[in-house]
Amino acid sequence: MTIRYAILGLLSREPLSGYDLKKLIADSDVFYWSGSNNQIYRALVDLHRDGLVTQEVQPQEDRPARKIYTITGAGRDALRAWVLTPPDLPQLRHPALIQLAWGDQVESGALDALLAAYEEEVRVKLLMLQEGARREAQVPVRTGCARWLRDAIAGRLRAFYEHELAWVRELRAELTDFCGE
Amino acid sequence: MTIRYAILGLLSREPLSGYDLKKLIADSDVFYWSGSNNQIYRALVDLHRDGLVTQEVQPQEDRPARKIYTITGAGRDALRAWVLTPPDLPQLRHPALIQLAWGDQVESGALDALLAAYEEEVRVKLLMLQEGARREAQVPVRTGCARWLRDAIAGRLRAFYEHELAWVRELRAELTDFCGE
DNA sequence: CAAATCATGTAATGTGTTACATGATTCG
DNA sequence: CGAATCATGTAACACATTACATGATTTG
Repeated sequence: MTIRYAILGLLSREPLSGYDLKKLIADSDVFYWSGSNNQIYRALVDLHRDGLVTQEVQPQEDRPARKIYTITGAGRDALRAWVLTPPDLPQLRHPALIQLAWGDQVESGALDALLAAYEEEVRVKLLMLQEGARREAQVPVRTGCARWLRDAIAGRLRAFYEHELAWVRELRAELTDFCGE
Repeated sequence: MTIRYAILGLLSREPLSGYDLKKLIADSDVFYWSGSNNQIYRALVDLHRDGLVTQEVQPQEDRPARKIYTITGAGRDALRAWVLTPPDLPQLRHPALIQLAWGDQVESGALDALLAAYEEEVRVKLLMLQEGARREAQVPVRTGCARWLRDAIAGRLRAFYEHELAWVRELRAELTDFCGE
């Protein structure tokens, strides 16, 4: 259900097409959904049906028509009400931790290789995140408050991956001491 | 699909019933699934069909019969193979970050109240986690390696919530400077 | 010339949660 | 005496992902 509010939020900044929303959500890390057509276009139908957005068809030459969605007053009210809803705790889905739980069943060399690959994966992800944040930071924003919030959100995400990287590195450093042959 | 391997892993320690597995998974934070009957019992049917576990019905007086599942050799092989699979990156589903993204649309007093409630929620969660880890630490474990892995996993989870708590607190401290009225 | 971009949407499938159903026993 | 525990399972629904479908244009 939350993806509807994420879309509503994005539309509160500016009117967008389904295609635009799809890209924004698919490329984002905070908006953790896949951003599949199915999800986006169906959510927009729902939002439109509930009167939270209006739809304007914008024909184009040489390209399929765009459907531009604009948030309504009721939409803004719904968004504000949702923002003030007590937030759920973050959910950390961490498959590597589960694999590691049975790590004593494989030889420690293979385990270290696994962790090395994982460390590299996290490192690359962190770089991409920083790159993305740098691009984001260029986008101008209305108020100082909005800018501060944006940076705080990006910062939290970046910190998470930094901590993850530090954790794997320490893990690898200690691995042979505890599971070495 | 991963829940099958989580179950397989739990069965690699000792034979368990579906009910046991359900409790273990539902109470765990690392095994992030809800541990609903549907999921567990269906997964066990699949594992049994694929020959990765065997089933033994254990009748009881006064209580429904238990079905005890035991991992097979093929099951152990499958588990080991999966453990060495390149792990996916962790997925952080953080609704509070999304709500915060539109935080400039509400008054800063309400936003601080929101964050205060969230901070408290995180604090309680962290306490419960530490409590759970203390109980877990009592459970004896075969090898030093297994113990170390268990602590590393619990430590990562605890660190995540500690960082979250620190982050919210700093956020609240800075809130009035940037979004104050 | 193949692949990506633009732009919409549907279908099939997979995954996950809540609620329902049963029924004895034990605990507060 | 109501609620929780033990123990299995099914049904309905919600949520998500991948793949399919169309078709012109642009880029490598």
